[in-house]
Amino acid sequence: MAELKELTSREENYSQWYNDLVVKADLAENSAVRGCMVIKPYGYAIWEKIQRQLDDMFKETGHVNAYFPLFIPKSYLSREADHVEGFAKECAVVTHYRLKTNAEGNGVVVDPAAKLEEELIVRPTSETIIWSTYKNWIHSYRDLPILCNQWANVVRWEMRTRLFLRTAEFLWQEGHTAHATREEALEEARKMLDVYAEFAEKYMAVPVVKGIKSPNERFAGALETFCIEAMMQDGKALQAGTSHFLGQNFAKAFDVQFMNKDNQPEYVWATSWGVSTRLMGALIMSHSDNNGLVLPPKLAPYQVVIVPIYKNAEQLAAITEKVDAIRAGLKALNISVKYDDADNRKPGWKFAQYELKGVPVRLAIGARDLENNTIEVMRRDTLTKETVSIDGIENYIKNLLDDIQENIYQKALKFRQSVTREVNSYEEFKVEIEKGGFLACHWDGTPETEERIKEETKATIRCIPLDAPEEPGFCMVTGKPSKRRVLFARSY
RNA sequence: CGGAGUUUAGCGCAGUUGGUAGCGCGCUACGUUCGGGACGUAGAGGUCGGGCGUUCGAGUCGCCUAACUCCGACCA
Repeated sequence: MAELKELTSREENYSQWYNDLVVKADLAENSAVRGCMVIKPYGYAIWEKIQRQLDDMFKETGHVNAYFPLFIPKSYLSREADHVEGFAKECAVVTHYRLKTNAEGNGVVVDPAAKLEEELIVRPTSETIIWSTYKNWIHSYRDLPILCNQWANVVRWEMRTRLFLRTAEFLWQEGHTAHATREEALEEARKMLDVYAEFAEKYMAVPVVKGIKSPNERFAGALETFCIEAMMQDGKALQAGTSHFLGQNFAKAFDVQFMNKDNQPEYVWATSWGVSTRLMGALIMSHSDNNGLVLPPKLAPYQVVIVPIYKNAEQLAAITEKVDAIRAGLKALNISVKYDDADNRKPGWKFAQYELKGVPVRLAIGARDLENNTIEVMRRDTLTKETVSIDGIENYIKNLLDDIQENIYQKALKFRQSVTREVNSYEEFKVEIEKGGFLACHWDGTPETEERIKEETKATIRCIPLDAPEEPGFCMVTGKPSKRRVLFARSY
């Protein structure tokens, strides 16, 4: 593990840092399948925490879960012109449904006789299959709204993959809603953006900027894409979630109409919104340090780990008795605890291991503590230790967990603020973009200018912040008038 | 898909002019240890990514192929 520290303290290659860290932190590894990942149990436990919390928030906002097919007939995908153009280049295609024994030797080959008449696409997203289904569900304004979410996996055959941030297969949730009016759909898209932002900030402790995507960055088939953008420790931005106002594009493509109160047919208004296992990448890259992960207490698979320090079985028994009482007390306060009394590892090894895993609070208790009725408490975010009395330890830890949650959020927020600045000339922009972070600049609103900036600097408009104040100015590239600043950054 | 690199034990790696396959960590057993990644002794573990070739002989040389990593291109 010394090599990990050496590795992670190198700053010249953050991607390498990141990949090695997550692998060694036992969260995920690359699988033998191109661009896919194996999420190990500890990593999956974090994902389950994310899922559970988001699912609760979806339910609170009136949504229900459903499930739609993995395979999409090729013809469905091509019904909406922009949509197919956006995804066609990254689809996995199923062409056959059977293998047979290789007549010329060992192994199996694709059976040419089993060729599908129409190829099936492994879903890159489910708008098309869902809207072809909604057509049958929607006839009247009384059938609306439909507020469905599905937890699923999707496949996007990216040319270049990056663990957690852009894997060929990833887990996500996708909400697909149908509404009677434009206003209601727009409100839904905005509402879900707020849900995502609240989740990111309150649970992941990752501050995000809520905004609107420029036309260049808009979802294929959407009229408006809302997003939350996070800032990673290496100065690159990460799109952490999106919520799309789809207008009537999919309703028209799949001919989904309803009879309104006046008995007139109308096309349905739609939204879709999603977050993925990329959130785990955001979590890791926002908070981790050279000792490994730092997890926010609200998403840690276990919030507290207790390590006993003992010389023999009698000592362990005495410690365990004391620990059992503490565990019961913590459990009563809904705090999850792991007691690691494994005999085959030394305390020092365990300390290092749980730091790597990002467990928010570590308690160590030994013979010395039994005598003094104390316990050693270490918080992962600051790596500071103190010895406190066992009396009232439960409430002490409850408060400490809240403090850690708040502290890592504030730390991430301060970092983001420190790398966010206003830039007024394109010359200055070219210099500043090399340093990373968000640059708030004036832009003339044209795709051409954005494209030019991207080509010359690799920076894109991350979003037009929703709370950006009106501030008349002039585009830093063309000098044309601009109403407000937009956020530029290099991104993952 | 272009450029570069990698592929040898569970993990990380070495392997020189082609000549019996190595190191560290981990693993197993025993003992001593245990408050920040312990130590000793003895062990187990490999058709060197795959294929074809050159050669008396290939981890090493040649060709082909696959996968992975990084940089591009691409990308909600």
